[in-house]
Amino acid sequence: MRDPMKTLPGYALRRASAAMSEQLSSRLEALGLRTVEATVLFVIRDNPGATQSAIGRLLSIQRANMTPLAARLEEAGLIERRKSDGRSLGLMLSAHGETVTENAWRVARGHEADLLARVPEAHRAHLLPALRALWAQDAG
Amino acid sequence: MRDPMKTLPGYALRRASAAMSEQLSSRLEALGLRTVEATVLFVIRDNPGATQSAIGRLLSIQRANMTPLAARLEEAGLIERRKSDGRSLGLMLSAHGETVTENAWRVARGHEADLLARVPEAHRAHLLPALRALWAQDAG
DNA sequence: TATTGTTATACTCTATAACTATA
DNA sequence: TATAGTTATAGAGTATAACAATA
Repeated sequence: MRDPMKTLPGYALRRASAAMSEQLSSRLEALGLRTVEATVLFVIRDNPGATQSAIGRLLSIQRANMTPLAARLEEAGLIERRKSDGRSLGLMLSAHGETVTENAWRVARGHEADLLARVPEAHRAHLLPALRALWAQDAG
Repeated sequence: MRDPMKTLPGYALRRASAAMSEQLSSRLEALGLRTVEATVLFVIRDNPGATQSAIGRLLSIQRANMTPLAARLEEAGLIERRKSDGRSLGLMLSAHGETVTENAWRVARGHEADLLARVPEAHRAHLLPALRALWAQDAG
């Protein structure tokens, strides 16, 4: 069977992303986390007190979607939300959240290592800069 | 604000894929096609008479999801479905479908060209082989 | 028994619009 | 006026389970 998609980088991008996302999310499942939740935890860890909006902007998550996400992390006892402003909510990790985040980070690093290991060495160093070039600016 | 995701290829992969997918789908919207529908048309064009299942397997689309997808393409007058087997349905492009597929292919090629143009030349040739290595085998 | 197509269903992810309260 | 958070909702995209018909 002929495969017309074989030579299209855009299609390969979509398939590679789906395959790797699925791998990561299945590994994070053991920690009771979804991928987006883990990335939010990582950002909070590096920016304690950052507001929901600021975190959402960094990760391109809509304000409206940050609300249930942060609420779920709070219910799970992973983060605390404190009024920083009257209208803003600053997020920070709880003690338990720090532990879980540490574990999630280990999972994520392992995932990244496995991902890179799959890429032939000749191409490996080119992957990140190539990918970053694709979403750095507006897509037009 | 510190960005812990900056150096993670897996995250860059997800973001790049989302950005590029959105660009392509917004361009295909003018033809009344979604991205998945366009890829199915491309496969049918290269493999006239291929069954729904075979096409789904090539593109990793579940049988259950091929049904409404193919039905919609037929309703739009883009493809015809003929019994090839008693239980199998062979798909082929209609005359109108060939025209639309040709236009969609032009859109897709333009998208791919723009995508590659965004990647610095030093990395460009490495992108496709690196991506293909990521979904060629099972993700484990 | 295995496969094809189908139906029904559900879950994730993301997007939009409208509201409130604060700045 | 603009921003933060919230609520409700909708649309893709994809996944599973069960069924009838056929190989």
